[in-house]
Amino acid sequence: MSYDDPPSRTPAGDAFTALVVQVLRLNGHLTAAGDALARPAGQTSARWQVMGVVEHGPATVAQVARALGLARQSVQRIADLLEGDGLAEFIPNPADRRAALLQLTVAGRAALRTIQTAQRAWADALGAEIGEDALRQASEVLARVAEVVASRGYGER
Amino acid sequence: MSYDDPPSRTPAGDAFTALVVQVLRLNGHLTAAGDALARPAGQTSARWQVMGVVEHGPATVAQVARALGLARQSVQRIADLLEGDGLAEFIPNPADRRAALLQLTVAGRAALRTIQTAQRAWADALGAEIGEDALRQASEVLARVAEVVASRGYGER
DNA sequence: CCGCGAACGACAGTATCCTGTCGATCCGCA
DNA sequence: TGCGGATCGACAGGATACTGTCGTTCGCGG
Repeated sequence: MSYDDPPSRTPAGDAFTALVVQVLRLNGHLTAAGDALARPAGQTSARWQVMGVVEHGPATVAQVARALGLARQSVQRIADLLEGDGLAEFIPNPADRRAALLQLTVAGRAALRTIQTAQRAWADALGAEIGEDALRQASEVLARVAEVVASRGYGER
Repeated sequence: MSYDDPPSRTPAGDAFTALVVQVLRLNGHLTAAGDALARPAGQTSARWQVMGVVEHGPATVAQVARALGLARQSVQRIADLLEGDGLAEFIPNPADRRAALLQLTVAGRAALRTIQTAQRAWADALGAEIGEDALRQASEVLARVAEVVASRGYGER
């Protein structure tokens, strides 16, 4: 028996692993593309995502983090930067004295619109190239994977 | 016309955007799961990936970076850490004096085997839950998306 | 055979995300 | 009414990844 023969997986396990690899690689490309989309507005992918969440109404940092699937602290950092740049502001939250509500300013809305316009052209073009059906089916599979990974995680964590 | 009505996308553009969101969110979950998988061996997701590339033969840092779709410097950093931990070593490259070849040590192979064993059980279980066909189809779509995004990127970059 | 562009590693700087911990606040239940 | 668990923001620290620049080496074409 050779020293380095890898443990063999089932076909389904192989397929799962292959999908994981694809997701990890695609993440890099998508983040780069998102940064390029947001750059004309002087923003980044992360800031754009946070702005997108509070576009249709203020929310607390913790709520935004849950919506994006990120840690609270990551969003907090972005939110503070947005506030510093005058793109968003914190307003008192009557329902919770600790958690101020993050809200876009006029400048923030303008920046977001600039990004969204560019994103629309990009998404429409690439979406048409891949095909709506395939995209929706893949999306649905990824959602199931995310659910399973999140719920079962690894082993009995 | 309202101030904040978002630019509307085509259905395919919407589907594409939805897939992008799924990929970004899933990336976080998968990285976390990968770290959990690698932790018993005292490693991380990034180190494991680098070790996996050089498992079946030495390669230069630049080659590993290309294989993983990462920047050279990111891999270089991991490779240096692996060398520092005695899990990998650089050997002279007769074909290129600049680019040493990265190679696993015996300890590195042992660590990698530990991780692979855990990964196999994880991938088999989750793979069975999702279904091989769905996984392969989604994987194929993601590969096409990666190709299109990489080739066309954003606009005429 | 030589020179110049391409590829590589080294170094410095930046952005993003995570974990852990702490004190303040909130909320459900006794 | 009050107590204890849960949630929230603040702060500190660590891991990953990218860009840009520089000097070295490689290799192809004149």
